[in-house]
Amino acid sequence: MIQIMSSLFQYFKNFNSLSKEAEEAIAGISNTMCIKKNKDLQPIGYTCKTIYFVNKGVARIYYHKDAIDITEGFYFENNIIARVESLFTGKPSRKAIQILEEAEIVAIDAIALFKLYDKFPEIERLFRKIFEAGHVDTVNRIEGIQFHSAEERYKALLNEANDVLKKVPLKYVASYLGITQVSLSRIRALQ
Amino acid sequence: MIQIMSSLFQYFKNFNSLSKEAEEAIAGISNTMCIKKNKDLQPIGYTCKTIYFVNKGVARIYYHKDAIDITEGFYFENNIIARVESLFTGKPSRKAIQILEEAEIVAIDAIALFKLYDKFPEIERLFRKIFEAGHVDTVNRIEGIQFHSAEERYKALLNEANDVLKKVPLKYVASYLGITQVSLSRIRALQ
DNA sequence: GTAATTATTTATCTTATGATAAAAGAATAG
DNA sequence: CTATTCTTTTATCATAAGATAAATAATTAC
Repeated sequence: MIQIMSSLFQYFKNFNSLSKEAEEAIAGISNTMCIKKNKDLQPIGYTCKTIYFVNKGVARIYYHKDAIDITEGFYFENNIIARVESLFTGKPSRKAIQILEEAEIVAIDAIALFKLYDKFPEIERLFRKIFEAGHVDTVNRIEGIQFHSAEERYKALLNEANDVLKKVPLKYVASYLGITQVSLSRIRALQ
Repeated sequence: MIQIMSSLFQYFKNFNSLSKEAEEAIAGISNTMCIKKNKDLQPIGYTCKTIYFVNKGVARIYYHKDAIDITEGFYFENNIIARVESLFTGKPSRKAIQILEEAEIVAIDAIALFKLYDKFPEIERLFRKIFEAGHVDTVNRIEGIQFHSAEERYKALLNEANDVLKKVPLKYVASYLGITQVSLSRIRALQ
């Protein structure tokens, strides 16, 4: 527990350093957990009220479109996961978070966190910056999806996250890339 | 000037109400301007240091990929424009902001704004919420790009922003939809 | 108002990806 | 260890969108 939390605080330092009191306040609204492979951390249909930190393991966000499973994104060690389209709007999420490889997680109560923002502007700033970085990633991803062929996207993913492709079922990678599994298999056969 | 600023403050109220002092502080770092059609408000290659509010008119963010002009997004009356991938990282932007229809704009000095965050947590909160909303839009857009056909995307755009297609050259719409202009023309011929 | 430029459509041909089915390979349960 | 289930690949055919070229239409400049 203590070790996981200190990884989280270390991660925070990349964005905004916190006072001891602020760290303690966050610790007070956080739980650590170990989750087994293939478990859903959060199911579809509920409003996102938790922000997760992946200390160890792999997770993905997915949803269903016409009964087909689609991976929105993969999340690895030392990253925050949240379904922002629900967290920031208060609307139920059509997306779920699933653990793909046994994971060590910190769950931060988002409702309690938002209350801490009033008392600790430094915490509000921290999460503003964390989500700004996520926002930038999302904007950059649009470019990738919109103007590269499936093959280019696959190669780019290989480059930036070779590990992904070793740890994660290819059917999930295919929908992440916006193609069918059959297409991905065809592309892989070319290499 | 006064009228434009009050539209801006009205827009702010959708996210977070400000004290009179906070409004005055923002007014102190803002300029209003009228920009002619086809002018670049911000050129490619410079770091984004201004946040714009479109009071009247239409703008787009665009960039070049392999010497082809690509529209990242359209921005209409009563909206904020910023190249977040530069604003939040401090890196030069590969994107430009262009006015497509004579526009009345408020330009907010972003560097000065970020300094105001220390004195006015309410301003930090306001812009956190504004950009959170932008973040949600971006996440939702990925879904649209990734899992709908060009025809579906075109129809969706017709639905949500019919005006766009009346005011904006179709070549810009095509790249926004992620297709060539010839494809867009073909799709339009089907309707 | 005419010429020049720019935007849009139409046509043809090519290609990447989808849909479907089936085979091969890997993981899991008992 | 074997049977069952799940994942990945291979094959075939259909189709949406790209590339290129040329024709038409609309804007803009003079």
